[in-house]
Amino acid sequence: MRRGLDCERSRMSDERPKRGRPRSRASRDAILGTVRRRLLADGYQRLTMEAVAEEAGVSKATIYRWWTTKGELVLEAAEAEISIGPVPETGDPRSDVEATIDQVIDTFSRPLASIVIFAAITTGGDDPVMARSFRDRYVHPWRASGAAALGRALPDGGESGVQFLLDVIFGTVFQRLLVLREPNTHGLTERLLAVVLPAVDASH
Amino acid sequence: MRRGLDCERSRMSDERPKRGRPRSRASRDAILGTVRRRLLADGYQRLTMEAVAEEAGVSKATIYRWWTTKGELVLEAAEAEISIGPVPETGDPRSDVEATIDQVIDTFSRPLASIVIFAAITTGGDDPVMARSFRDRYVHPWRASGAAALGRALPDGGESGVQFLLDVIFGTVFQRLLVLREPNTHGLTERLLAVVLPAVDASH
DNA sequence: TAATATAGAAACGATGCGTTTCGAAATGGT
DNA sequence: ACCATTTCGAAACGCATCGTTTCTATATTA
Repeated sequence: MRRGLDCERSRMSDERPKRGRPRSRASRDAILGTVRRRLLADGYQRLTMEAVAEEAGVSKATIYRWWTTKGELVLEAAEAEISIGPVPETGDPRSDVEATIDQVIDTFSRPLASIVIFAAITTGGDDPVMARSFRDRYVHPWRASGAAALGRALPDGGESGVQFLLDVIFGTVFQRLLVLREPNTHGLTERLLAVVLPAVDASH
Repeated sequence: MRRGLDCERSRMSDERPKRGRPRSRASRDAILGTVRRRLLADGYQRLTMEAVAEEAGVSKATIYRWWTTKGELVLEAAEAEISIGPVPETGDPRSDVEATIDQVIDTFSRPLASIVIFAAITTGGDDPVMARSFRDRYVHPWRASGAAALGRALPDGGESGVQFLLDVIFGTVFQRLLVLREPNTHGLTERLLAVVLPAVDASH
């Protein structure tokens, strides 16, 4: 039976309650550190809450006290490694598009981030909260910023054309780095730039 | 303990043993039909062997007798809906590239095929046999054929450039139809053609 | 008829889930 | 100092599913 009017706030950054035993930062760090280790060693699917609790020297109840699902837990564990989001406007539209592409390539090249993002994208139906959280925090801001950059680089691209090009960028990088697990060689950025901005770069 | 020198062949198309009770086609059809129904209703992850056995009126032992993993089972259940593979050479390179693209779009637009393919691609580390089987049966022939078509359409494309363009096609369609689950609108084929064959179509 | 192979029923131990209960520890308010 | 509050760790719960095993019955061919 649910407690209902228990304390509902749970994120670390929230305000602390005025009284009572404070949250153990040692336990939190042990949990997130264990999650990172196990993710890198075994991957997302083989990560179990039981194993995290045991290796971190913590009880399962403590984990579920602060993270209600495995998805929340791993998203927070990888937070610092995910650098997908808005890109600044520099004045050079081509550079902005390049930065948009490089954000995805850089993040997808980090082992921990790639494991977590792959899980967030591919467990869509099974953990909708994780998928939505990932989209809202990272993908949507990236798309908005990238759409603006592409709009500046391709003034007559059209809105649906810009959305399509964002799918080309994200889908191609996802395919090469996360599905095929190919290293980032052969100038992926340059090739993608040439594909999405065909006529802009006539400098060679 | 494993039996070892038991009969190892298991696919329906293999030769039947000379003596003994023949395999029940009714059970096979009931199993595969149930798998298709449950996949469409609940998805791949929520499909359990126990539920299939119960709904098909069959014992679990019978299922595991013929399919050793869930991946094998669903790949066979969706076999008829997956039409990714070689495309014929028509003499018009642009048409061949278009056919290469349309194969992926058509297959990914079918509900059952899209569920199974999404599972095969995204459970890579957890069911390596399923992933490898899908790649060997469908993806590799498609890539070989598509690379040839792209090579004819882009004589100076270069091998790595052709592989990159195959990743653009597959990754973009995967992103739009399987990850974002957007319907196939806005002329996906035409847009992809324009992106991978920029200068060929100067007919407008 | 004998040998062979499949089918179904039922149970096994193992694993992980999410939850609950309990007692101990650590803080702030009074 | 004492109490209310909150977290922590340990342990156990019922549940689901896994892959396997055992047993008996059935179907087919040599």
